[in-house]
This record gives sequence, structure tokens and C-alpha cells, in this order.
Amino acid sequence: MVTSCSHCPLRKRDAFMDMTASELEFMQRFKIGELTIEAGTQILLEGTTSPQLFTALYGLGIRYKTLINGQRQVVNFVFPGDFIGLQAGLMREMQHTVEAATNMTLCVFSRSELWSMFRSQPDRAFDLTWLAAQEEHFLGKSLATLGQRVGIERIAWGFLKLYQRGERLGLCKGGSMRFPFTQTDIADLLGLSQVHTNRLLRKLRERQLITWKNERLTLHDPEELARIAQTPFSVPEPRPLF
Amino acid sequence: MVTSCSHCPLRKRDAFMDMTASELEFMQRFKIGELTIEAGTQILLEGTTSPQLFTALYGLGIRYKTLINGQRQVVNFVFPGDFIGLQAGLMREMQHTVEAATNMTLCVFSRSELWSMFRSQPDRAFDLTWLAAQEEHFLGKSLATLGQRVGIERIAWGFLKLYQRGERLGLCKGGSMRFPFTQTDIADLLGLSQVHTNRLLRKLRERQLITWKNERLTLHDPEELARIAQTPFSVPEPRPLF
DNA sequence: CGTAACTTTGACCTAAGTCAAGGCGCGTGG
DNA sequence: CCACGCGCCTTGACTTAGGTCAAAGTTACG
Repeated sequence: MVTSCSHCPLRKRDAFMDMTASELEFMQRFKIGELTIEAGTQILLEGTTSPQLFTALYGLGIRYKTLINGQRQVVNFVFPGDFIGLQAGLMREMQHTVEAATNMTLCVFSRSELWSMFRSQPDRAFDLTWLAAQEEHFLGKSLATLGQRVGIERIAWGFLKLYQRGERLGLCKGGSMRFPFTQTDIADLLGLSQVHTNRLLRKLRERQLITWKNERLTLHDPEELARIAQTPFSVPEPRPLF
Repeated sequence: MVTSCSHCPLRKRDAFMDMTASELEFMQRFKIGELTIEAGTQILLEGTTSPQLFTALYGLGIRYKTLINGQRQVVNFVFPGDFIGLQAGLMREMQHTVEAATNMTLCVFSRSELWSMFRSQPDRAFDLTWLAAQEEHFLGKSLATLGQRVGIERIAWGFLKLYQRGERLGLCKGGSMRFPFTQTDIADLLGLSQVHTNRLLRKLRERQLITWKNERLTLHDPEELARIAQTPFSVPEPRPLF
């Protein structure tokens, strides 16, 4: 049973900007189905193309690139509301793999309709471009983190950003959120080894800043984490939902 | 004296995709002037907005972010044909600073016309989105470099990418290109200290892989650099010019 | 000729990587 | 119900890439 866009559970959240009736109508036509997949499954594969584009409706995922020697760089995590497949839609092929970290539900869109969207829905096209620019912005921040911050700062930064995204989406209860990732995921995100990541986590735990067990992450003192990470503490603004 | 888009010296290069007559006509209207600036000048400033957007016509520049402790992360270099100000155009403000490394000439566009472009020129809007996705792709690769590669690999990667971009634009003569950057720029690009960068450069010089003096960079063996960088050796495809 | 920006080199230090072993929790199958 | 295997986390011992500090050499330029 496919949810109609007019009943989309995401759209109502204040993390997302409102949609006009005509936008909504278009999205309804653009949407061709819903996909439910199991944790660990790959959604889109680096180097391939896909006739489908997605938006995460429910669940968490992970985006990563694989180098030719097998090393892995985690590019970002996927949260509900995130658009998946921009590159597959616009360019020849995906530049990274997207994998489900939990069971996920995805909205499915038709790639071939993307071009018609640019013709008939300039506001939606604008939003999509905005999303791409936003992602570029985030990657720039990540780049600065890997290039300029030391281990403990990176970890603090990573957890803070992750948590802020979750919070914005209303995914956090009492300072804690679902966190289905491994230490290796965090290590590959931040350019650290798994062993070193483990030791840095211990430091944060000893300083009572975080708790992480049973796939739940709790931040006890986000401001202090922000201080360590040398980053201003701020909540993301509303953004278009795609 | 402002060059008309129909005589744009960039558009003819095979690095860029062709433009239809109607696209050309639109660009002509979209373009409101030309800006010539001196080396060292800032074009757009992180955290500010601008009524103008630019395309680099001539010269080289550098994009960077500044952290609150003053450290600098170079995000990318600016080559002729690069669009400057996407974030200022779409989002509230710029997320990084753009600075001229040489004297530069820029095409100037009106920010307020950007939205009308999405309405009236879907193909141009599509191209702009493509560009944003392309930049996202590049930043992802940079992220993987900083996160997963060791110093010597990073330097080899950086030079190779830089050179390939120059070559694609026809900026290289006999294996060498203009290179108005400093060791500190390279260090800040790759997340290394200036001193260590210097030592790694010596290694590359000793192995006869590069020559760099008088603001000129020569790659003597790009394939070997690609091998060191663990990256496939490939030439970028044509892309839309904005 | 003097100053400033950039590069080179040496000496030293430390953050982070590697290797290796052990522990813990969980699911599967005998 | 136990035991084996597997994935993940933890910890110790050791090594090393790369950072920091400092000084001297170069080059460009007013």
C-alpha cells in the first residue's frame, strides 16, 4: 500500500518547508512507488546508474565511496527526507554507494520524469538545486573537519552534526537517538582508524559527554561537544523536502 | 568593453558543451557586466551574500573556508569557466571565500535573475544543477583523499587533478601549466602542514615526477602520479558552461 | 638595500596507525 | 541447550607519519 504524498508523514514536520498544492500534485505524479528494504542492503551502487530515484521515508542509511585498494570513505549518513540518487539522475552514474543501516522505506521516483520536472516545475527544480548546494556545503564542512581538526575534535564534530540532524527531524527522545552504526563507520567517516576511534570514544565517555550502547547514542552536553569541535552550536534551518 | 556571450572565448573550447541559440541569447541578457580584479583580491566572502554571481573568464582563484581558530581549509581552485556564487545565489550566504590567485576577469550575472532562469530556461537550470552535483562529486573525492590517503598519495592526487583540469581547458603547454599557488595553499588543500608538504614535494622532485618553480608546474609522469595516488588516470568529460 | 613573503632544512615530539590478542553478545545449527 | 562462529568492541605494545618549533636561505619588490 503506497502512501499518497498528501498524507506524507514527513512533510508535516517543521524541518521541511511547506509545499504548494501544485507542487504536491506534481510530486504525487512523480512518485511511482514505495520500496521497503532490509538493513544492510545496498540501495544504489557506485559506478552504476538507476532508473529510479528515492527519498528516504523511514530508517537510516550510509553513503560511502570505495577506493581501489578497498578503503572506504563514508561521505554522509542518510536520514528521513534525504534525496537519494541526484547524481544518478543528473549525471552518468552514481559516485558513491548508498546502503541501508536499518530497515528502510523509500519513496520511488522515475528518473525519466526528472527532466520534465525542470520544464514544468521550476520551483521544484529550484529546490532540487538548493539541495545539491546544501550537500556541497556540508561536504565542504566535512572536508575542513578531516583536513584541519585532530581526532577528538573530529569525533565531537561528527556526533554533534549527526545528533543535530536527528533532533531537527524529531528523532531524538530525551537527548538520545537511534544509532545503528558501528565504530568502523565512524572511523571511516572521520578518517581515523577503528582502534583510535575506540580510544577517543573512551575519552568522551570518561568525560561524561556521551553514552553509546545498544544502538542508541546520547549526548549529555552538546555545548561542550561543540566547544571541543571548535564549531558554533546551531540548529539547521528548514529545507525543502523532495 | 564587455565581451558579448556570442564571442565568449571559453564557449568554443571542447571542455564545454555546446549552447543553443536561445540559451546563448538568454545568457547575453543574464550577463550584466565584466569584472577585472587583481591577484590577492577577495571575490566573495564567507558568511556574506552578494547581488552578483560570476563565471571565471580568465585567471585562477582559490576557494577556502576559515575555521574559528583561524585555520584554513582550501576547498578547491577556481579555473576559467567555473561558476562562482552558487551558494550566494541559492542559499542565504556564501559558505566559503573565493579569492583571486592571479589577476582575473569575471563575467558578472545578476542574482535576482537566477529565479527567472528557472522559470524560463529549464535547460540552463538543469545545467546549473548538474554543476552543483558535479561539485558535490568532486568534494566527495577530496573527502576520500583527506580521509584515506597518506601524505605522498594526497600530493600526487592533488597535482594530478589540478593538472587534468588545466589540461582539459587547454591551459597546459608541453606538460606544464601556470601555477600561482604556494606550498601553504597545497598544504591547506590536502590537510598537511606546510613543512611536511615541502618535504613530500622534495620526494616527488627527487623521483623526477614534478618540477615546480617560477609559478609553473610540470608533471613529468602523470601515470606514475596516478599510480602513487591510487586513482585511475582519466580525463574529465565535457561539461556545461555557465 | 631592506623588508616581506615564501621555501628549505634540522631537531624533536606526539597523535595516530598497526598488529595482535582477548572479550562479549548473538544467532545458528547440531 | 550448548557450542561454535562471527561481528564488533576493547586494550596493550610498539611503530611511524606527520606536526611543531626554530633558524637560515631565497626571491621578489619597492
